[in-house]
Amino acid sequence: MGIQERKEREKERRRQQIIVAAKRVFSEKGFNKATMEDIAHEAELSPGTLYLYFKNKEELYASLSLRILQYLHIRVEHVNKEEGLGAEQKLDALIEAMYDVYAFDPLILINMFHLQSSETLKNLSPQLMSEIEELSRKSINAIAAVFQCGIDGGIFIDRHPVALADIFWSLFSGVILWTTSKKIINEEKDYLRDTLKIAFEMFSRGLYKH
Amino acid sequence: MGIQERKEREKERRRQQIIVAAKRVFSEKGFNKATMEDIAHEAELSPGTLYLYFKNKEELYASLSLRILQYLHIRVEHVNKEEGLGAEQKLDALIEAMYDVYAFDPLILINMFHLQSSETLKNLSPQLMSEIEELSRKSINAIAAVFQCGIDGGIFIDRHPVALADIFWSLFSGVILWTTSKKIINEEKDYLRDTLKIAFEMFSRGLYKH
Amino acid sequence: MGIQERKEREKERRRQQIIVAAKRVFSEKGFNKATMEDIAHEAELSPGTLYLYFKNKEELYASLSLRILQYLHIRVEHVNKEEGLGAEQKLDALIEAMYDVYAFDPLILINMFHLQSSETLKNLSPQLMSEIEELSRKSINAIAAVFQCGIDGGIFIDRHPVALADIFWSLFSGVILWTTSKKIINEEKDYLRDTLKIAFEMFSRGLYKH
Amino acid sequence: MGIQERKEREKERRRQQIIVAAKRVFSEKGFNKATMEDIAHEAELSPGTLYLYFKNKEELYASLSLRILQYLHIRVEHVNKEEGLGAEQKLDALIEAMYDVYAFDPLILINMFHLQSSETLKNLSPQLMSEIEELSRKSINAIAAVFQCGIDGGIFIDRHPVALADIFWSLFSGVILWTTSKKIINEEKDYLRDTLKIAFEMFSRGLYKH
DNA sequence: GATGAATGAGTATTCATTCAT
DNA sequence: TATGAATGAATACTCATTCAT
Repeated sequence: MGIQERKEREKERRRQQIIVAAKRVFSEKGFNKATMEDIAHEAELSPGTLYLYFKNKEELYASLSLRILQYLHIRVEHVNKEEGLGAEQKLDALIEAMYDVYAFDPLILINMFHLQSSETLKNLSPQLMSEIEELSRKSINAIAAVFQCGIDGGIFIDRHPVALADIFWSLFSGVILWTTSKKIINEEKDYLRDTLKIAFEMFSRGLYKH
Repeated sequence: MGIQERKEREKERRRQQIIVAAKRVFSEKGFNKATMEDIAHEAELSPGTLYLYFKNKEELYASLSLRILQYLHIRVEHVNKEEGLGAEQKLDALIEAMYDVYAFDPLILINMFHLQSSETLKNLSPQLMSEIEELSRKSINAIAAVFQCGIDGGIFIDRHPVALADIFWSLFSGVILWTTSKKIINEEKDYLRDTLKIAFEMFSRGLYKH
Repeated sequence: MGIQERKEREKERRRQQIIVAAKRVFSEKGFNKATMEDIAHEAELSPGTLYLYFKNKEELYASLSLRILQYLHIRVEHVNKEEGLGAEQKLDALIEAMYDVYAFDPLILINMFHLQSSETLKNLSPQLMSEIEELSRKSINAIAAVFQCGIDGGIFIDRHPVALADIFWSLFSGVILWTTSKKIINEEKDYLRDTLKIAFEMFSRGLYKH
Repeated sequence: MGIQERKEREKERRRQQIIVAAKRVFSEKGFNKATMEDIAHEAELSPGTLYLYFKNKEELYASLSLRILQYLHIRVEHVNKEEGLGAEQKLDALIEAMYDVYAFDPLILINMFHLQSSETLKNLSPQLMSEIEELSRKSINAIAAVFQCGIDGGIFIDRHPVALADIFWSLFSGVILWTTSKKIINEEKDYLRDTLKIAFEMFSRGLYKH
C-alpha cells in the first residue's frame, strides 16, 4: 500500500468519523438546533477540522442523505438486474429492499425527507445538488423499470411507470414520516413496521390486475 | 354585542392578520430564514405586537398548521356524518375532501409535513401540542371510521381501520412532499395532481375486496 | 419640536455616541485589533445596537473619516469663498485651516490616512465610498482654486493647480504620518508642530515666484 | 566554502523565497486578508515551514519593510559619501535615489507606510523593531547630512537638518500614498511620477536661498 | 529540515425576545 | 394595546500557529 493510498484511506476514515457524529447530532437535535461545535465534540475533533472535510454545515448535512441514497440506488439497481425474476418476484424484492433501506439508517432517512421538504435544499452547492439529483433520478428510474416489467407482462395496471415509482416512494416515505411524527405527537408506540407491511400489501393489491 | 365580545372579535382579527402574514413569509423563506421582523413587516405591525398574540416564533409557526388541521377535521367529520352514504361513496367523498384540503392551502400543508418531521415539534407548548394532537387524532379517527364502515359492510379488506387511515394519510402527504421536492430537485414540472389521482385510485383498488 | 424631529435628534445622538466610542477604540487598537464588542462596551451599548446604526464594522470605520473630511471641506471652501483676500492671504488662511483640521481630531486624521492606504478602502459600500470620493474631490478642488488664484495673479509658479493641491495635501498628511510613526519607532518626543511649520514655509517658498 | 556557510546560504535563500512570495501576496490582498497559507502556497512551501524562518506573520510582514529600508539606506549613504559633490549635486542625487527606491519595490514601499501608521508596529519583536529603528534613523541622518552640507555651504536655508530630512521623507511618502489612494478612490489614472517631480522641484525651490 | 493535518481561540453578525414609553 | 429600540446570547466559520511524523 503506497503512502498516497494510506493517506487517502486515512482521509476517508476521518470523513466517516465526522459523518457518524453528525448523524447522531442531527438526528437528536435537527439541522438548526445542532451546532458545528456539537458535532465536533461528538466526533472528538475540533470545529476547525470539520471544515477541512466539509465546506460548510449544509454540505455536511446533505452528505448524510447522499450516503443513504447511494445505498438505495445499489439495492434497487440490484433488484432490477437480477436475472430470471418475474415482475411479481421483482416487486417482492423491491419491497424487501425498502425494508433494508429503512433498517440501514432510519434516522438519516427521516432527515433526508426533512431535507427534501426544506429550505436547505435550495442552498446546496451545485455539485452536491447534482449528485443528489442524479442518484434520486436513477433510483426512481430503477424502481420504474420494475413496474415497466410488470406492465409489459400484462400483470400490472397500465399506468406511467415513473408515476407508479413516485407513488411507491411517496408511500414509503410518507409512512415513515407519519408514523414517526405520530410517535412524537401521540407518544404512541412505534408501529411503523406493521403499517409499512399493510401499506405495501395494499399497494401491491392496487397494482396487480385481477 | 357586548364590549367584551367586540374585543374578543378584534383580537381574533389581529391573530388572523398575523397568521396570514406569517404564512406568506414562512412559505417564501422557510421557518429558519423567516424572521419575526419580516412577519411583523408583512403584517404591518411591530415585532413586539406579535408577542401579544403568540408566545414565540414556534407557536406562531405551529398555529399555521392548526388552521389547516381544523379545516381537515371539519371536512372528514362531515364526510363521516353524511347520512345515507355507502362506504364506497364515503371513500370517494374522502378523496374529494383531500383534494380540497390541498387546495385550501398547499404551502402551509407542506409546511405542516415539515413541522411533523422537525425539531420544532419537540418544543411546542403543551397546550398547543395537545390541540394539534387532538385534531390529528380526531381526523385520523374520522378517516378510520370511513374504513370501518366499509369493513363492516364487507366491501373493504379486513385490516385495522386506524392503520388504514394512517396509510391513507401517509400516501397523501408523501405524494405531496415528494412531488414538491422532485420539482425542486429535478426542476420538473409539477405533476402532483396526476400522481395524486393515480395514488388514490391504487389505494382504492387495494382497499376493496374483489 | 415635533415627535418626528425629536426621534431624529435622538437617533443622531446615538450615532455620535457610537462614533465617539469607535474613535477611541480604533485609535487605540487599530482597525483589526478593535472588536465590535470593544466599541459597544466603550459606547455602553450592546453589540447588536451598533448594527442598528452602522451596516458593519467597515462602514463604522469609514464614517469616522467622513466626519473629518466634512470639516476639512467646510474649512477649505470657506477660505476660498472669503471675499477680498489675495492669493497670498488665502494661502496663509489655508495653512491655518490645516492646523485646525489636525487639531479637530488628530487621531482620526491618522486613521484616515491609514484608511486611504489600506485594503479596507476596496470593500466599502458604494454609497459611502462615493461620499468619501466626493468630499475628497471637492476639497482638493477648493485647495486647487487657491493656487489657481495665485497663478492667475502671477505670484505662484505656473503648475497644474490640482497637482499643487495634491502636493500640499501629501505634504500635510506625510508629515503627520511620519512624525507620528517616528514617535512610535524612535520614542522621540512629538515635534509635529515644528515640522509642519517648516514644511508649510518651504512649500510656500517653493510656490512663490521670486 | 565550509558546510556551515553553505547551510547559512541555503537558509538565506529560503528566507528570500518566502519574502518574495509574501511580497506578492501582501501586495495583492493587504496584510489582513493575506493568509499564511496563501503565502506558503505562493512560496511552494508548507505553512509550517514559514515558521522556521519567521517568528510570526507580523515579523514576516515587517521584514519586507526592512528590505526596502536597507536599499534606501545604501542609496542615501552612497550619495553622502560620494567625494567631490557639491550640496546641489548631492540634492539632485538624493532625489534620483528616491525615484530608484520607489522603482525598487513600489508596492512594498506603500506597505511600509501602511506599517508605519498601523497597529502592527506596536507588536513587533524588540529585535526587529530596533533594526527598523536603526535603519530609519541612519537613513534620515544621511539625508540630513546632505542638507547640513548645503546649510554649511550657505546655499540652503538655515533650518534643523533632521527636520528638513523629515519633511523630505514626508513629502516623498505622502505623495506616493496620496496619489495611490487617489487612484483607488477616484479611479484616476496614476500620475504619481509627474506629481513627485513637481513636489521635489518645489521642495528644492523652498530649500535654496535666493 | 520540512510537512500539513489539526487545533481552538477569536469575532462579526444575526435575530428572537423584552420592556419602557 | 401597540410600539420599536435595545438587547445579548448564540454560532458558523477563519486562520495563525503548533507538533507528530
